[in-house]
Amino acid sequence: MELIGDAQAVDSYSNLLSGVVKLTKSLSDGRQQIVGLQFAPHFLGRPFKVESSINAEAVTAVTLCSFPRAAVERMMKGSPEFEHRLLKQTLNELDEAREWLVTLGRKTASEKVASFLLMIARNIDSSVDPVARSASFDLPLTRAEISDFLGITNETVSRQLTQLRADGVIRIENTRHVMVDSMSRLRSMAMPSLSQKTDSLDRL
Amino acid sequence: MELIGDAQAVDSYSNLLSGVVKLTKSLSDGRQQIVGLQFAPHFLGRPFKVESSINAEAVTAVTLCSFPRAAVERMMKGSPEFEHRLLKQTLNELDEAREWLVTLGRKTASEKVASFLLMIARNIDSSVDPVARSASFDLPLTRAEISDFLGITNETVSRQLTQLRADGVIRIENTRHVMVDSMSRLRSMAMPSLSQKTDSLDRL
DNA sequence: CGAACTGTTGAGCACAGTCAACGACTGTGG
DNA sequence: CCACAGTCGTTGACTGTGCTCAACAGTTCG
Repeated sequence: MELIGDAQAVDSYSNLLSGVVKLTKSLSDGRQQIVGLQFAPHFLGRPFKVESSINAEAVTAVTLCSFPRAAVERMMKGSPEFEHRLLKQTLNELDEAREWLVTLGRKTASEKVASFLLMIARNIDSSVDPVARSASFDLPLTRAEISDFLGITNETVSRQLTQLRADGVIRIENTRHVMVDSMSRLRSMAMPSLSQKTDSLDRL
Repeated sequence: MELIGDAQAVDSYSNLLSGVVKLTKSLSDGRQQIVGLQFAPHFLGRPFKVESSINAEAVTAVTLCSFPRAAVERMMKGSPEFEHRLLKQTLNELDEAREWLVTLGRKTASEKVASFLLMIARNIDSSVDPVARSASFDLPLTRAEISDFLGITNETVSRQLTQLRADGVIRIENTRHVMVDSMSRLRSMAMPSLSQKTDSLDRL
């Protein structure tokens, strides 16, 4: 929650060394949507564009390593290797964004919350990446932030978490620490198993 | 609607020379979400990844210029210029995806439909890019596809279009051709004016 | 202590989903 | 040629998920 770095962070570029940053967009009437969550280590900044209309905000304690905009853009011109890595990261972010488009557009509230917990577990507790049976982690976001991430209200988030607790899928301590007792159940709740059609591209 | 190219289009890379392609993701129970619409000219293909779990499908007549995967990846290694342009395109796609995250997560059905019409007008009728008073174009998508794009049902899409017609904002001919009589009204319906907070990054 | 913030829970309602019927059009085969 | 099935779009009636409004408990901080 504490602030590190300064406001020039937008105009410059930074490496996120530790902590979690949220990217948000807002409508004028106050409705807000989190459009990206970045976990360390991650590169922050949007090359080739002045006006992004995206707000970046730290959600946990954060350490940054910032560079002036000009320096980074010079570096990008000189080093194809740097641009290559930036491209890879951007492609990954695009994949993640598209995954969330499915979640926001087509999943129910309980599926959204389950998907969110899985995503957090994957990124925070990096040890249990594979097909673990259980997991344990601290939520980096408040209920209100989770609701802005999932496109629902904080009341609905709270109710769905209560439901997961009642079903014995998770336990919660201090409203922030989550213990997943049954990852498999959580997974089956999150995704009615994403599938790709086999007959894709018939028309291409 | 007709099919051009073939199934190897996924494994290879292509330039989309004309027409419109949709990128979709599906859940196993049939729910589907369009995660991207690409208008010509556009580069198709996902470098550095085997498994994308995204389906690409033509929604109009399409002409492609395809290259074998290996050739393009060799080219990318050799030419920083090529990779540079690919990075720019990817960043733009990421911006669009994030814009749609707000639409899917936080807008009402009527706002979604209005936003969709504006987006199509911007991409199809490329002449009236700026602040035009009216516009006219053919929808590249069916009602069902629009609903998969907006994360709502086709019935709701149909009702919202009827409503826009009743309000005198648009006229429709043959279910496909849309004439926007009042772009300003359409704009005000689409976005309770996107705004960025001024105090962003206080915590960064 | 009171104020502010976060999280939980309840009661009622509304927006969008579901289910169903129908018209217009298209292509198919008897 | 026409009957038929299939797709697409529209509209109506009803329902349910998730939103709104509200009260309340637990913490933190001045």
